[in-house]
Amino acid sequence: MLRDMPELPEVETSLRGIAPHLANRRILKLAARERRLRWPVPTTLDAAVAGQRVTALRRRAKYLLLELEQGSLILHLGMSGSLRVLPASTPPGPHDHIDLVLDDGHCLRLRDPRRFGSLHWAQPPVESHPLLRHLGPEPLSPGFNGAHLYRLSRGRRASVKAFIMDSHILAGIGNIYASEALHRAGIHPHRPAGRIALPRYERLAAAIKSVLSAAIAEGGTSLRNFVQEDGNPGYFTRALRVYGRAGLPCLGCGAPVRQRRIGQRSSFYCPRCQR
DNA sequence: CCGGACGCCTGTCGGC
DNA sequence: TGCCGACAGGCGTCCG
Repeated sequence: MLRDMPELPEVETSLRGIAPHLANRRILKLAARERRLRWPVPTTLDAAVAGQRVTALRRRAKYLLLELEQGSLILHLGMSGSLRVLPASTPPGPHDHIDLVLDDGHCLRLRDPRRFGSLHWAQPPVESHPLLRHLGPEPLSPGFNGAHLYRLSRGRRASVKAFIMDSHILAGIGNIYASEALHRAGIHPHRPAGRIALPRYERLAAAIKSVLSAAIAEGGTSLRNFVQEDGNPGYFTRALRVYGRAGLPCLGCGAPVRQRRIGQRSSFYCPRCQR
């Protein structure tokens, strides 16, 4: 199950995996076998991208940005999306919904069984697109720190876990890494965000950065899977300390890890280490 | 503005 | 063994 969830590190790994194969390539055409993703992929998108050269690839939150000469493709992998670079003649398998056919005989192929992913066309500047405009800072950017979380959390009664998963506050923190970062920082996920002092937010910001960085570093070992036909592109075993470990001993103190729902999401935490 | 609930979708898993 | 309901999740949207 976990392998099906692209969080920020998986998106970053996907970016690094496909980037060498797409940089400076020209998109001959878009071939869609299924347009019903999170939002319908508009047919007008096909003509918008055809013939354009890929000038850059970037990530913003969990969005992959393929910058072309006249605009950008915004791609979200949703909960089950994955990308591979294959010979364009490779027969598509189940759930292989979209191909970007390149000018070197290959294609970028999107597989997404649950179809929670999405694909959008954006006129420049891509940062002004409605999906990106209101996003908070990148967690791995130098501009993100504990003071940012502290300042925005004053007066907020929502749980700190919901707070750090709010993309307006901080971009790209999903359910898994929210639990992991809070455990490393020793903060109880249910604690109201407005009732946490600055030093603890500094610990939390550092934990967010370190857990994401470690996961990205681990993802580097799987980069070659992006060009393997039967590979499992970009996904890798995570070193998780609490997520999915309900009832198992906390790796810090041995107390049983607890699972509760916050909002509609499963949360995992150690009731002894996290206050 | 804020916080919480909802719904999209399908593979997997537990229970009977 | 087979079936079927519950569950998982990102995130835009809606509602109070």
